[in-house]
Amino acid sequence: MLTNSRIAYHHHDHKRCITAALNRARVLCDDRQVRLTPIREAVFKTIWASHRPLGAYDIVDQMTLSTSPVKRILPPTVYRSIEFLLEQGLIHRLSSLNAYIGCPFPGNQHNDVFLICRQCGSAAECSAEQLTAAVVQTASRANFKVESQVIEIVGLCPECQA
Amino acid sequence: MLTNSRIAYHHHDHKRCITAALNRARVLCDDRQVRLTPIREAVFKTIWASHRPLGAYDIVDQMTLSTSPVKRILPPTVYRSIEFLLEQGLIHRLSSLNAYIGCPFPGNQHNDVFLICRQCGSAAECSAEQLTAAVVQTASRANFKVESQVIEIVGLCPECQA
DNA sequence: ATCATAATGTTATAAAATAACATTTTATTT
DNA sequence: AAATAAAATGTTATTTTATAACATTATGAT
Repeated sequence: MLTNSRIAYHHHDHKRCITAALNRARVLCDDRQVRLTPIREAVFKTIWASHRPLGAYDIVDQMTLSTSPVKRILPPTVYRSIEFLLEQGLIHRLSSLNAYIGCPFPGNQHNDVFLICRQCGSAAECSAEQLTAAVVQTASRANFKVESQVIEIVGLCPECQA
Repeated sequence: MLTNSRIAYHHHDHKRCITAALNRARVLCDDRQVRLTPIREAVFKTIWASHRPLGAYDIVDQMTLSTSPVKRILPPTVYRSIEFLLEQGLIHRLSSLNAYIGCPFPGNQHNDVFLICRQCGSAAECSAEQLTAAVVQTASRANFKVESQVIEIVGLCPECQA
């Protein structure tokens, strides 16, 4: 089971998460001959600022703040970058939150399950074949052919249980 | 496994679904001493008009059309009924679609999984303990304590595969 | 250098959801 | 039954989320 849950909820050097994510993104875009432009990269870094999913307008606000002196980044710009990053599988959308989060292992097979802590707001991603198998099996009993899945679990992360 | 998938995707006498749902709702509200007012009932019936999830503004439009002669039902009214019906477990929200669907077995234990057909738009609900067990197990490997789950599967229903 | 394509800037608007307060309806108390 | 409290609905305005449409700029290919 591929997961970043050992990191996401716990104290860690988050700068390393960011640089690692950025490196993966650059390599992946290079391979695919698509352009990780400065704006797209800035949106990506903003989303990766933490392990908490961020709404589109949170991204707009953050980017406007972090841009000197005051260059307003407008919603269409952010949405376009989001669209690109989603297409490339570099980020995910959590539909139960209308929010976006960086993918810790882009390019891999994805059987996405998100574990969202209602206390601290952090979300970890798991790629659990076992769970996907259960989904497919459940669906097959209804003769339903699975194409994609949205699995978002809300509860308490290990830190917030203590 | 409790499911309405044998009905939802297939040709059937949908009037019976509606009256059955309405009867269950009345009994349930009576038991709980909460009021299924005319407006709430109208919203409920509008949602139950088919097995396709309906957006809040679709409900507004439908109700405005079906009200004679032209009595505009406004969004807050609809949202308040939706809130009530959600609280009572009479409908569910599909967050991947921003839409609402009637619950075929309210009052029961709910381990909700929705199977949404991308072709015909119909959605069936399954209450699959097996799948919930897999969710809990996956989460437990991350020491995550599950409180609620959103599982929405998109694919092709049996009818639309043919 | 020229052209086509892609990306971004900009303005406006659509779509989804809720806040705030007025009014009406229903239930409760006297 | 009248008075009161509580719940539900009506109404206006606004917030939040997302996209359409078109202008401009940057990038890559010929």
